[in-house]
Amino acid sequence: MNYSTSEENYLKTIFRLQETEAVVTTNRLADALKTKPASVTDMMKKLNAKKLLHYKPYYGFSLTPAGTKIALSVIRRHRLWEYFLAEKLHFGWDEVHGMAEQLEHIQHKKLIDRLDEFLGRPAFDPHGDPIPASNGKIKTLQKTSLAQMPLNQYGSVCQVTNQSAEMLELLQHKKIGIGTRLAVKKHFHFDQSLEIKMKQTTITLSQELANNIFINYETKI
Amino acid sequence: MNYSTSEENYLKTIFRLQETEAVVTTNRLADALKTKPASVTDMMKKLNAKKLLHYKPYYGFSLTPAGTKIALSVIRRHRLWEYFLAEKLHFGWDEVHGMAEQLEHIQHKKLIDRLDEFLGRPAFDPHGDPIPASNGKIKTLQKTSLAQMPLNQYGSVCQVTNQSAEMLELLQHKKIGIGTRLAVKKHFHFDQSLEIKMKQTTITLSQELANNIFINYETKI
DNA sequence: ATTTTTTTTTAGCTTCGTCTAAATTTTAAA
DNA sequence: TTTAAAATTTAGACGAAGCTAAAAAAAAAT
Repeated sequence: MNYSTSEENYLKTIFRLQETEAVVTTNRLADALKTKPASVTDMMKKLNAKKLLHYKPYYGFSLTPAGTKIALSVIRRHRLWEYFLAEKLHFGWDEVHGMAEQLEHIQHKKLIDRLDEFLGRPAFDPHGDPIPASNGKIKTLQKTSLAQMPLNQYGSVCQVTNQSAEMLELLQHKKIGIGTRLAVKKHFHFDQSLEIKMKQTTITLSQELANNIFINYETKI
Repeated sequence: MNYSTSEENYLKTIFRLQETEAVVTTNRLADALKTKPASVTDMMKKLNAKKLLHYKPYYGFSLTPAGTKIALSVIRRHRLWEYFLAEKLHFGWDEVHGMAEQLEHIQHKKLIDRLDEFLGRPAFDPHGDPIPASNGKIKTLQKTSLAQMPLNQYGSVCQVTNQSAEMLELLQHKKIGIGTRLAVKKHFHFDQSLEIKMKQTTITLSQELANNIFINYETKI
């Protein structure tokens, strides 16, 4: 499957925004892409139809695994070209971004893999950002209990252990389920309770609960 | 000025066809670009409006100096990337063309000049075709008398020496003037006369006449 | 619990590059 | 030289990706 430059740019930007925002919203994305909200809505419908993201009107969107895979491959291309421009053509780290924005849309897996090899399979681009692996797999997908999440890092609930009726009741009341996106905002050392930011609200959870909620998130390691 | 990928492809292809055809025609170009004649006509109107080519409805087209300059810069980019792909990424000469078709449309003069430098300012691409110079100037534009033209090489009449009335009368009768495109098809050794192919017709000229007609053409040296 | 403000979506229009089908012009043939 | 065939252009349409302005929904404020 091949995607247009535009589609790739949307996916890439959503991925980037997802790292620090619970759910990406129309205005936020329009802003990041320097386009208008109406254009974003149009594209969201298209990408949703292609099952590259979850889109509920008025709610926001987040990438599906398929969408994430594409976003990562665009980012891989971008960062490898940046590395090439800086390392081989001696451009400054501040000059490479614009050129890489164009080069990243050349879809030719073999080309990118050969480039990777030629460059010595670098792990980081000139800005220090990690370069995703060749296989398109998310080497950077982390899974930890909510209690161990780094602060301000957004992720999605992927598993709940100890499924007692009492706990499920509590989760239902707090509106937490598989797929819910959230981030830990604060750790209170007094009782190890956590302040959790969700799309609209901020809630507090006990450590006991947090230990049983597992989160998937993409990190830069 | 920046041109779209489409515009660049049309210009590049016209340039290529001009090397071996008197005047590029709609069907021929549609064929080369794998598009339809109607699409070609549309684009010709646009490029004509931008003064990148001469276009007379139903007659065909040829590049203006401005159009030639752009075509050459696209070809420069194409061939430098081909060289890079073959020399640095170890692709076979038969694999590089498709990738270069995409890379060639990245318009960033500094990038291309740095690439050129990085590659050691190569003169020929992996197919043996010459790489146009950085300044966009036509290093490859040759000027010779018609009598000395290589066979089957098309070019345009650019000068006529010895402008006697008799000679001008003859030229007028043969419908040859400044800008006329033609190629030498045969040399008859018996009397050094030449068989000349023009757009519709084939004529014969004496050596005396051919010595006084000068031609500009783009060659691969 | 309304009302106001903000956000998001819809509707309709624009440009670019393409297409098909019909009309026109040029070239070739009878 | 009139007719038939081929090449070219015009007319009208479409899909992508964008825009503006108006409508609708959600969130915030009174």
